[in-house]
Amino acid sequence: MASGKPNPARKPEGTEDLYGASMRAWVRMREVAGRVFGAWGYDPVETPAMEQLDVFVHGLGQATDVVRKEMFRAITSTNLATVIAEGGEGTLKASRRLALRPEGTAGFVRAAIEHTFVPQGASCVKSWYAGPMFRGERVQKGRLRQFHQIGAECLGSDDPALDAELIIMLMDFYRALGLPEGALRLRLNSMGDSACRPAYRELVRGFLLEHKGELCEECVARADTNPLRAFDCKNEGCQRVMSAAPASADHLCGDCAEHYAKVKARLDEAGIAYEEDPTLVRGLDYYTRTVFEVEALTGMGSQAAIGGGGRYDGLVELEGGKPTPGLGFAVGFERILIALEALGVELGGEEPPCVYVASAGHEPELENAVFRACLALRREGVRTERDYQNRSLKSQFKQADKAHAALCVVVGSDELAAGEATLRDMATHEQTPVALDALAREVARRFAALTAPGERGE
RNA sequence: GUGGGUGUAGCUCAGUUGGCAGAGCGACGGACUGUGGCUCCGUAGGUCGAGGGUUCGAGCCCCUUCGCCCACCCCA
Repeated sequence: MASGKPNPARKPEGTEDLYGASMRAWVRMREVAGRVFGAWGYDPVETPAMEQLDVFVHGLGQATDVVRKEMFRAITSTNLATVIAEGGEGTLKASRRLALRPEGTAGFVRAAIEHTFVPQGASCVKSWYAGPMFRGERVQKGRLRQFHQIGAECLGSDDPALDAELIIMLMDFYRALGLPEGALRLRLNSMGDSACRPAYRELVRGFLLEHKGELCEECVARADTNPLRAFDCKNEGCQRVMSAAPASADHLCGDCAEHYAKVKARLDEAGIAYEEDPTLVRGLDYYTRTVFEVEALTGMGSQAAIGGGGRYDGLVELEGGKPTPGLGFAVGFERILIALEALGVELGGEEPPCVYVASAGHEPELENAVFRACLALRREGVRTERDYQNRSLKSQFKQADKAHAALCVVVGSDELAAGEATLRDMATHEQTPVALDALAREVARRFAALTAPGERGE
C-alpha cells in the first residue's frame, strides 16, 4: 500500500446504504405489506439472515445456480486453528457451516419445522417477512449482492384456493404500492408434482437429446443436470427449439391438472389477468404445481422480474419435517423501486413535515424559550426543528422552508414579555399569538389538522 | 466466470493539438433595523479515484491498481 492517507472505508460491492428517500421507501413498503397481507390473514415473522448451509443445500437443491455458485459461505468466529483441527471447512460440523440466506423460504420452512408452526390437525399458517438476502453475483441494474425481499408463505394445505388467493394478494400489494396491473405481466404455469414431474422431466430430457445439434452447449448439459431449465435459456435458437418441446401443462397427472384448473378458475373469478407460459420454470428445485412470476413492463433493464413464487409441497419434508404442503412468493424491493420510478411514483417521498421554532435573537432568555418550546412540542409527539447555528431570523425561515415546516413558532423579546409566542402558518402566512403555556397543545392540534388529511403526494 | 463502459466541486457534467481547473444546480451570506418560497448580488467548496512513468509542463499520453455502471448467465 502506498503511504499517505488511509483509503476511506467503502461498502462491499453490490451492497447499498439505505438512507433518506430509499430508507423511507423501504419502511413504506413494509407498511404497505403489513396492511395488505394482514387483510389476508398473514402475520409478520423474522428469521435469521444466516442458516446452516444444509438448510439451503437441501431446500433449494444442489443443482441450482444459487447453491452452486451464488452463496455467501460463512463459518462461526472461532479461531482458524480450530477450523483446521476439525479438518478444514469442508468437514466442519454442520453447526459451523453457515451461509447467508440467498432467499427467504428455506429459512422460514426450517423455523416452521423447528417451532411446529403447523401442529397436527391445525389449519394452515400464513406468514410474511421482509429483510435482506445475499447472493454472490456480479452486480448490474436490479441485481445486488445484498438486496431486500418481502415474501409471504403459507403452510399446511394444498387447497388451490390458497394458490389463487396468494397471487391475488400479490397483485393487490403491487397496486397498493402504485403499480397498476397494466404495468405488469403475470405469467403462470404448473410444474406438476412427484407423481407426474419425474416422467415429464424424462420426456424433456429425451427431447433435448433429440435436438442436441440445435441447442447451445449449456442446454445440452442441462439435459442431464436440470432439463427443465432449458426452457429458461435466453438463446434464440434454444427458445425456438423449446417452443416445440412438450409443455408441462399437457403432461400433468389428474390431480395436478385439476389443481391447476381450479387455480385458474379462481383467478378468473377475481378478474386477475395472467398469461399461461409453459416455459416458466422457476429456478429453485423446491417448486411443485403452481408457479408464477411477475414482470414489470418498463424501465427494468435486463432484470424485469419483480416477484415470483409458487407451491412447494415437498419442501417441508425435504428439510426434515412431516410432509406438509406449502406455497409462497417473494418480491424484490429494489426492483419494485425501479419499476415505480419508471412510472414516476416516488415511494419514499419527501421528508415528513415539521414545526420549526425560530428565535428573533440570541439572548439567553430567547435561547431558553426556544429550548422549552421544542421540548414541549417534541414530547407532544410533534416533529420539531430549530436552529443550532445562531442563524439570523431570516435564515431560520429559509431553514424552516427546507425542513418542510408547516408551522413556524417565533419567539422574540416582545412576545416573551407578554408570555406568548407568534405562530405562523407557512402556507397562508397567517400569524397569531399563542400563550406559551398552551403552546405545545395548540401547535400540536393545528399541526395534526394541517398534515393529517392527504397532505402527502398520493 | 466472460465482455463493454466510466471515474473532474455536495449533485449532473464540460474541459480544444498536453499550457493558470470550469458551468449549471445545490449550499452559505446579503439586497435599510424581527419573517421563508420568486428574483438579483456575492462567497465558499476540487489530493482531477489511487500509484508510478514520459515531458520544461499531464485532468488530457503510457503502465499498474481500485471503485462504480451495464450486459452475458441466473434470479427478486
